[in-house]
Amino acid sequence: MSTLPSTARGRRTRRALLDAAEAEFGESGFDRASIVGITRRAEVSQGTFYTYFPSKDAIFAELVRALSQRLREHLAAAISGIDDRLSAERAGFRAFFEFIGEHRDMYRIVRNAEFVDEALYRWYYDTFAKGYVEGLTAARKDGQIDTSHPETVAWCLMGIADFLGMRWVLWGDGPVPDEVLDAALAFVRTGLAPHPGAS
Amino acid sequence: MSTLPSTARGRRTRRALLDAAEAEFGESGFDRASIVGITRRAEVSQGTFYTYFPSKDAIFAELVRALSQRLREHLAAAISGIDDRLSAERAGFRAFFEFIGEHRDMYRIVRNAEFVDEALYRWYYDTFAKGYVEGLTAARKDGQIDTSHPETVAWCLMGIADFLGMRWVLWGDGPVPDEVLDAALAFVRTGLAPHPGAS
Amino acid sequence: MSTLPSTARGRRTRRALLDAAEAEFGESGFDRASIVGITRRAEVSQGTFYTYFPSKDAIFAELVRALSQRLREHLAAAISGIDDRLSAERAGFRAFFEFIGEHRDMYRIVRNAEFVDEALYRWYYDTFAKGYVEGLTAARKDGQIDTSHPETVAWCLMGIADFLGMRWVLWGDGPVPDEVLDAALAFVRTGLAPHPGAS
Amino acid sequence: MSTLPSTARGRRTRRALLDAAEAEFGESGFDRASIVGITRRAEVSQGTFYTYFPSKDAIFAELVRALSQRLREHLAAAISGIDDRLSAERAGFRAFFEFIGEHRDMYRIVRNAEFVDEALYRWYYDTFAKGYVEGLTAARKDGQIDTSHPETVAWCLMGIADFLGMRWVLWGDGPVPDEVLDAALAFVRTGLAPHPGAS
DNA sequence: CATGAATGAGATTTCATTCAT
DNA sequence: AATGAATGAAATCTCATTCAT
Repeated sequence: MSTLPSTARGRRTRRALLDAAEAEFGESGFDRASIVGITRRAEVSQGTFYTYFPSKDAIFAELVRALSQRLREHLAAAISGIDDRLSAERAGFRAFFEFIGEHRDMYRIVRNAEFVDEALYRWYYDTFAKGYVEGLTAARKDGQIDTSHPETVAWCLMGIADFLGMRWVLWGDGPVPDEVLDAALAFVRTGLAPHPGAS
Repeated sequence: MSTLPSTARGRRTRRALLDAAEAEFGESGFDRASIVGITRRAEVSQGTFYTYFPSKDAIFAELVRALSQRLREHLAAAISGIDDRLSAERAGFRAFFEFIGEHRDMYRIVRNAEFVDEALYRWYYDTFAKGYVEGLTAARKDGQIDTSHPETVAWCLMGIADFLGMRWVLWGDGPVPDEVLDAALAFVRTGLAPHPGAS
Repeated sequence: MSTLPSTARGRRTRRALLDAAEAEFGESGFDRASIVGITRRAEVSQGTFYTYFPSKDAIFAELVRALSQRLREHLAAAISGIDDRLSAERAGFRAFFEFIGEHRDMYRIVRNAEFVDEALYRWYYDTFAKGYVEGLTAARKDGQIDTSHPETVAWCLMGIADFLGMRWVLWGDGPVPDEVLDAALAFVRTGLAPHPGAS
Repeated sequence: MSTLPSTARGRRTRRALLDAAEAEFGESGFDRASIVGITRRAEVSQGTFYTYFPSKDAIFAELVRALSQRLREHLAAAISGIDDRLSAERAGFRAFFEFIGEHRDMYRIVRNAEFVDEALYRWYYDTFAKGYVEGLTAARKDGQIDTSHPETVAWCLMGIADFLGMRWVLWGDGPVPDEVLDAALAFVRTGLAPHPGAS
């Protein structure tokens, strides 16, 4: 990804630009965001941008990849050591809501990628799904969960997290209410069908 | 929205613009779509656009509202007369995939609304959710389904449909494979937990 | 100027357009005024405009000529029968302020003509000056006034009227205060030099 | 106004734009003047304009303020050291005609301000009038001139200068003829009334 | 006589990117 | 490394005018 800076000053500038870009893209979306806006936030001159990134697309792509990786690390850390799949789901959901609460811009940034760089957009979800499928497949082998098609379930779960996050994290103002998290996990565990002893 | 045409010719032109806009927005997203692009598709001159719509935003908003209504009508028709909630879900999912298969642009248009007119964007999902919640609440009264918080479940189901639609309708090239639909409905019915007799 | 209407309805429409144009040009200036604006005010459709006037320039020119003529008639009436030149000046100034108080748009319309149709603009002032010079020359012959170059004096007097009108009629909100009119006429009568018995 | 350039090259470009704008506005009036026209005259690209001025309005306003100041300085220099008020008037008129002869565009620019920025337009004349009134009031205290309302007289004199300038400088092709200047000053000195010994 | 639709030229403005210093 | 100046393409929108009905 473009020239990597060799001095400490350079590294600082580069980081400042990335942070500024996260804010700018998140606030305005890719197309309405401007390089001037980013450099103004980063408090450097317009020309400096091109010392570190070859184009607007490039910094955007780097941002999406970085966010994706940080999210996946955050989730991995949150569920590491949990053996029970349903507990892992609960922990994962919580961690996801936490992460996007701190990176509210993420929604807009990722969603914008659809028109900026479709391959990147798919990569983001595919990568995420792949990890998810692995976890589910392992749990199925253990007999912990039951599904004929783990990939489908992975996308279902991603959709759930995405929409709940949008509705209660992005549009709400605090953390996701407990009753929502509980109802969601009950749904994930036992679906809609009435069960004796379902929460 | 804006002046409605009084002659048949005018109505034809206005419709042509709306159709062109659906395609243009779907392909390029709101910001990259251009009025020139829309009028070129509609085979009218640039200025004609402004005879019918006061701005790019306005035609976009009208489009979202119209698509929202058509989708809801389509779904209502698909599940009307079905008493069993789970059968209704199946029919609803199918109809949803069908609709977006025919209006692939819709996805992208709605997702993009976030940056164009956030109120509209929320309205779209809120309106949809409201109808969903009603259906679920009724089913819960009948004892057909079990959940402590129908609103949460409505958003979960919307997320599922949305993500499956993205993955298999938008990115795929045919209808949603049966195994996906079956796995999804199994998940909706009984969740992840292993059940004797789950499909 | 363009087609003169033969029916009563036509004459009404034409007049409505002229009145609308006076208001529109006065409010917005020639370039910012629009045909749509004029036709909207006149409550006719856009196309109708061109039944009566061949162009925006044409209606503007007609307006300037009409206003010019009405102003000159108004002034002629005001001073007719007055033999004393200084009394005539007083009456003329009063009548001028009165007229522009009722046609406040006149300033902007005439001043705009400079860039729309310079010949028209000059014609307006030249025509006015010509009449003025005649009056002054006659008075000089009678020994009523004293000047070596009546044309210069005519332009001086026009400048005075114009600037006082702008300052006290256009920017003020009532009629020109008496003290202003008095001071102006004293100035016209005896200039700046101190005279025994000057008001 | 807006960003001031920090390099010599930038200062040159900014000045070129201002000069070009003076010519363009003077020739075509504010509304017909175009940014393209200005940049073409200044021999820079269209986009460069916006490096220095945020809008057409802004450069216009700056121009009017600068011209106003230059004119006032020019006049102040011309009458400085002259004690006799009537001699000062003569010198002032001369200097005024001289100035506008060199900045013929100025007239048209200021007159046009009425439609662009009325506050600016009034500010221009009010500022000018204020200085004039001070001079006249001082002369009245000295018994040099006689008027009951110096403000009125100031506006009369401004009107005279303006109209003579329009007629003989703007529409003429050389300097104001002596006979005109003489007749005007005679009028300013003794008005219309016949006086023994009036020139 | 009147209308509504259509046109296309032109205006302002924004912005990613390049370049000389 | 950093900067400010310059570029030019493209986008939205306005509007006088023409035309078919």
